[in-house]
Amino acid sequence: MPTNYEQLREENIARNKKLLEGLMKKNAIEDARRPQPKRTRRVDRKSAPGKPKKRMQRTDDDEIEDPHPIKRARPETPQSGVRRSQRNAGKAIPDYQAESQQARLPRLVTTKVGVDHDRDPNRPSGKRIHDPKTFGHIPGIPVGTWWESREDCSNDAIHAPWVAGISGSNEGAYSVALSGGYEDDIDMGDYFTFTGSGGRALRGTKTNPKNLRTAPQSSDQSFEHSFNKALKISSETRKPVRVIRGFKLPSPYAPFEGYRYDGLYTVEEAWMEQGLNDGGFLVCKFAFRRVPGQPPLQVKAEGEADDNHDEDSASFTA
DNA sequence: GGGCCCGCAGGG
DNA sequence: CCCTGCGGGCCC
Repeated sequence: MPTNYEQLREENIARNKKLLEGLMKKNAIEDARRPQPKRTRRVDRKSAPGKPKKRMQRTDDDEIEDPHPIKRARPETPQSGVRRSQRNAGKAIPDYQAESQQARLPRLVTTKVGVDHDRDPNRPSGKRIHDPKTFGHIPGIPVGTWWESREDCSNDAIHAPWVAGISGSNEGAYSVALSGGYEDDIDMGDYFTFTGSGGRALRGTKTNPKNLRTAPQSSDQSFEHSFNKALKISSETRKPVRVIRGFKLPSPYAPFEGYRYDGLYTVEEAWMEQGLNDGGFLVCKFAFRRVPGQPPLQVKAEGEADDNHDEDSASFTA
């Protein structure tokens, strides 16, 4: 670990944060200049007296005009404060205080891997009914849909790869997964930075061969890499990219467990910088912006935020 | 907690 | 075919 690791970390985070804030400001100005879009929801009925509002205060579970209602989980609701570890996924959740919570909240759905979802009866178990290699939303999968595993998410055609964070082609990227693999990525919800793929020694070394699926950075990334190239193309075509957030992402916008579809984003910038890795290898970076007009992002409640960023006591390494 | 190693889907 | 990939299960 280089001695300037901490410094690089600070620099990267500060620079990327600044970049995102710049984008945010710029877009806010542009949006204000643009003619107001037509309202799709009627919010201007100024609470006529005696007429109770149809819709209660919006909660995380509210769905806006979703023609395909499905069962959704509430991954942000800790069950008795127990954070389920990955290896418990698939097993039943210990149901500690059943009634009190279930009266108010939808049950945390824990469909087993491989078992059919009840979300779409048309889909045979484990099979897709939609093509993940398309741009934009997938029919029947509203923003906010949650899965226990990447496999389930893949079956719903939101993000095809089970492991890889980017899915795309020479037409651009279809989807990305935010799983917290890069420490200096910043997630501000509507804006985030994202690191490309490649440059990892998945096969280990000659003397110590391995057969890994993920590994530490061991060489420079490049925009020649097809996935990174796809994202760069997306930054030029401005086609929307589906985004899922995973439980490992150290962010208030990450789900408490599993994976969640957070809607469409555009790639605003693509650049390279020294990555926060043991060796200072270059990485491809991208800045994303959430397409306006989508259901609000779900945010972790107070007290269940990830510890990762809470303590500034340089406890990032073990 | 960490290490190991696997199936799998997708791309070349 | 082979190789890759910010998963996931199992064992320690």
